[in-house]
Amino acid sequence: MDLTARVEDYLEAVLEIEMTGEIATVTQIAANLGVTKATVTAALKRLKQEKLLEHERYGDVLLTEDGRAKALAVYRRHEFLSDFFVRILGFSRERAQRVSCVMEHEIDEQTERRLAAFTDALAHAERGNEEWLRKLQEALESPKALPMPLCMMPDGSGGAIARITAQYELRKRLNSAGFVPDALITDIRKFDGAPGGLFTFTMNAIQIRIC
Amino acid sequence: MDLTARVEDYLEAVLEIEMTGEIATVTQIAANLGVTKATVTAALKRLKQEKLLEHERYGDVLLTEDGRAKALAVYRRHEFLSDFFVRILGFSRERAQRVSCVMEHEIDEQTERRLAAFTDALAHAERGNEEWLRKLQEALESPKALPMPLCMMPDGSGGAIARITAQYELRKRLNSAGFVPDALITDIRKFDGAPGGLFTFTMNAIQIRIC
DNA sequence: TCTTCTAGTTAGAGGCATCAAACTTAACGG
DNA sequence: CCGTTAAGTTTGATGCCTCTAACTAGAAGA
Repeated sequence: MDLTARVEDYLEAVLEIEMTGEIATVTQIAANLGVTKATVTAALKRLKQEKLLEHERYGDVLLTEDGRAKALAVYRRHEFLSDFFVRILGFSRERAQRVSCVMEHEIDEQTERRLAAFTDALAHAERGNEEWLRKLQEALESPKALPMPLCMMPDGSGGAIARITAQYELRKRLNSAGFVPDALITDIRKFDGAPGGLFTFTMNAIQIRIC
Repeated sequence: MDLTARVEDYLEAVLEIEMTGEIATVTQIAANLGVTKATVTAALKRLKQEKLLEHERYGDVLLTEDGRAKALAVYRRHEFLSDFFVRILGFSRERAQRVSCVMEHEIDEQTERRLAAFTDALAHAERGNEEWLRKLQEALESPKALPMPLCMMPDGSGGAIARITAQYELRKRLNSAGFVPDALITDIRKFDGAPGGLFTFTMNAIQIRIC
């Protein structure tokens, strides 16, 4: 009873065309999704079988009650995500669009609520807005190498600690051992060649061995 | 030259098994991805064709240089996203995992940098951390109805404004017209029945008509 | 009315991803 | 050395999604 992402795309496309006040046509849907008309016809047949829309040969494309509800749900998620990416994370509209197109099919209500709560908290928390924006700008303008898991670093390489993903007890232990963001590590070496497993490196001029 | 999401999944699965120090087997990969062994064999054939791994009949599964690089890229993105969702957005580990599994195939470097910058900015901005957490908690504990685009509201319905997605000039105009978060709207009605188009509603006891 | 053009449809194909069921290897224990 | 067993493979099938190429229905104009 779960729709494929593609089916949701077709539903959404029809809804979006309807929202302009017109009745959806095969050609419009095709243009909207960047596929051929033949593909749309085929898709429409599947959608009709699922009772998500009505469509007679050479006839109009009309959403059913059920189809409209599903389309609306997808559309809402899309809008929500797009807005989140633009307003909260500062994405460009195009980028937000691209990311939302994928996520709209996957995000569930729980996740959406989480995101909304985060937005709210961010909006209500009194923080120096200018300061915040300046920091964000700064962070964007100083391009760093993208972080890489320690166990994946090539032999002999090094770098600065970006983040510590461990939690609870282990996090504390690592922390008190000097594993903090920006700490420098050099001369990473694996023992057995394989990724993972035992390896050594130097931090603050101290040789460390962990597994 | 672009890999399908599924191909990336297989690559990642192999890498993850390697990271435990073992050599990947068909059975392990199958268990890892929740598919049958037959499916894995078929996938391996495709992957081999793309020169992403080596695999002889009944032989070991070994990543090529290229395959390893690709796998690593996916793995890194996965870790990054997962960490972002847990640490920044406060998701549970399972939920973060689920969301990352989807996004890891779509996110590009630009987006990743954006997210990283956001994280940095958030970490460095001096805001009352306890206050922040309290707000987040509060926002999570007061479940609201999920927001819905105004043009999609059923006839006669109403609600509070959650967000305004318009930008620039239009945003300002709406703002000065009283469209602000939490403003109450009632008696939404469309003129032509179709979604979109002209409609009316009441806000602050004033009847408004927009299109 | 007849022609022509566009929108839409079919037919036929291929690739990906998956499965169940039947089969083949390789390896291990006796 | 042989039998059993677990791991891996093949076969044959399905469904989705897509395409190109050839066809058809319907509408609009001459």
